[in-house]
Amino acid sequence: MLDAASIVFGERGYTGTTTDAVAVAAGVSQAYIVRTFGSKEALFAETAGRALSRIEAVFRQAAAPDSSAGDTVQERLGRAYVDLVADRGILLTVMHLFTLGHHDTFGSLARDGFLSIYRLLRDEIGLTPQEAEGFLAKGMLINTMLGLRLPDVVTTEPDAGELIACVLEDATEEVVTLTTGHRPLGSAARNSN
Amino acid sequence: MLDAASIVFGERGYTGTTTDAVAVAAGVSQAYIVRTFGSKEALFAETAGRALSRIEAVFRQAAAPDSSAGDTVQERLGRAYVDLVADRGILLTVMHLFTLGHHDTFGSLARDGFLSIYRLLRDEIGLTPQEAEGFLAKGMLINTMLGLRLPDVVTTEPDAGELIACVLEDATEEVVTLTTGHRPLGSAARNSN
DNA sequence: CCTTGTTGTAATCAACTGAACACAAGTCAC
DNA sequence: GTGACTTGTGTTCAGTTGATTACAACAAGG
Repeated sequence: MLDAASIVFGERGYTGTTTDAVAVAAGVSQAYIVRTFGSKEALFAETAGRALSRIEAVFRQAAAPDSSAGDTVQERLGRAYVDLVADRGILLTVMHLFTLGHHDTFGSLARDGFLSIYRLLRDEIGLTPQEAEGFLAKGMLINTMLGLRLPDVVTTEPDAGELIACVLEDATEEVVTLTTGHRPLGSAARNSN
Repeated sequence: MLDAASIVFGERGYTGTTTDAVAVAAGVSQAYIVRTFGSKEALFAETAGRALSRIEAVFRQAAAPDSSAGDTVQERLGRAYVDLVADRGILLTVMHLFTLGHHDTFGSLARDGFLSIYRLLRDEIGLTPQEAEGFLAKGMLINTMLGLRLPDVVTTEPDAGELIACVLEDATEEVVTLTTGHRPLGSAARNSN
């Protein structure tokens, strides 16, 4: 049920999501959703909290240099971010949470979650504030492009493809395939050799 | 009325905004809002379109090197962005638009608007794709922090202040004052000399 | 058997919300 | 002054939505 909620909240945001839509996605009744979590607010709080925890866990794991040496922390963080993209819903749910700063209930939750990630990057992973800023900025740009569904139009909008490739570099194909299901432009020619 | 709509949509997003809330903010009746613009969808389309136009106009103006020489395009663009922050609602309305990629009506409007800004930076202002990416990323980070209302807690959360200062540098004080109305931490000591 | 608790649904309700309608007041042309 | 048009409001309505309640199926324990 939380998985379904994550996907639906990620697509439509908090106010745009009905408990019925989550119920349909989860394959249960709307009444059951509401009774299980108490309210729509509580459901979103739990969904968003889980998404934040997952992001932090993935970053923490990327910080541990247990993988084959030779790559920098930044590179490991970048690959970790691509893994997060695969988990459809998490990044977009958090992005929607970040637009709720004015909300009575979720405002502080959103700020705490954001600052918690910043502290994780700075204190545990050891990035400088400038490095953390750059990483966060790139992440916000990726989240925005995901919210725009820019990968969907990569075949019809060459500029979208250029920008995505510029941001994601080697991970472009993987992300486009993950988020659209179809084969990205030009990959066939490159792979068929 | 569009000014009021921009503020309200920027705070609560498209689905979170009622036509009545816009009407109250504009000082007219709800019926008048709906009849003037035809529908809530049309109102948001016009509000978001105006916000996009304003952003593009400000960037275009920053590109023209009519101001005193010696500063780079990047610096002029940065100052232009701070000007946009002052216009409460514009950046946040556009940010909400950018989360509507899945929407039947606004999805393509959002993608077109975003790509239009990218093309403006690249073709008219002459940034390389990498420079444009960096500028957009920083912009998305600023938008996110505005949506979080991070400047509001700058006095109680030192890390928020650090991050904001890291992103905005010289413009920190100006932005915090603009978005909160109160005096940012430490500005009194620095100004009272 | 029977009580208790869990899992789940159908039906219903009250509040909210976008939209429509009728109508009033003013303005302007002629 | 009178018909037409604009500006604007009060009222009402139908659809949506979060939440509640009553109820069914089922397992477990004693």
